[in-house]
Amino acid sequence: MMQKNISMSYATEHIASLLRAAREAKGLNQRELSARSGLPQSHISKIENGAVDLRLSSLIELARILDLELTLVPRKALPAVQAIMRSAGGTGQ
Amino acid sequence: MMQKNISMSYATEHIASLLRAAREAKGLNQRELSARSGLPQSHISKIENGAVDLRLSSLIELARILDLELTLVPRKALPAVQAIMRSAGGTGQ
DNA sequence: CAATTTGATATGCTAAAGCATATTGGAATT
DNA sequence: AATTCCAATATGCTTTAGCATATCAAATTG
Repeated sequence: MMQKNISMSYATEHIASLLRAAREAKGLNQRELSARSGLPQSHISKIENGAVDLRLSSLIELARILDLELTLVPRKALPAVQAIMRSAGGTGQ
Repeated sequence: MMQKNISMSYATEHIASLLRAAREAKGLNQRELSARSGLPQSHISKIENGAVDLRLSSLIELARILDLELTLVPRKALPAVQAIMRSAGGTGQ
């Protein structure tokens, strides 16, 4: 089951919590997200708790449903990008 | 081996090609990236060709080495974010 | 040409994601 | 108290990422 809790990096948990926040912001519960994504509710629970190291396809699929886009941002452009996301509202980063 | 080539989504292949571009922009070959990341060169090749559905931890690790940050951008903020990345240079999106 | 470099592939194996299903515990509602 | 809703968790099973290692083909270079 992946060792309980330890050994999951910050970045991974960060993504996980963003997914949960975005789901809740859309007023969906895990079962509804499950129905739309095809992923079992049990698995969504694990993902949101950072209890699994999910695959890219799963992440992209969840993001798509939650109106999020997965992007790779050059580190030097990161502050500007974060500023935009703060002002443009939406699901805060 | 994951069905040859088909059935890999656009978004996944997009991420894959961004990784390759970022690696080349840094002047690294796959073996060097392998040494830094701990992932086998053979696996990096598969990743860049979209031949595997990689795990989030692998993606984050590669991104970190390539000075990229994985972010979830609200779809409505996406155009502004892309504009920033274009102007801020770096590895174009 | 021979040697080196680089990326793509192949094989065998292990660990873990992911699926399906069921159950549990807590919170809210009636 | 009983029912409903939700997230978390458990079990058993299948699929696949990922590792280690080796090889191959195509460029590139001496």
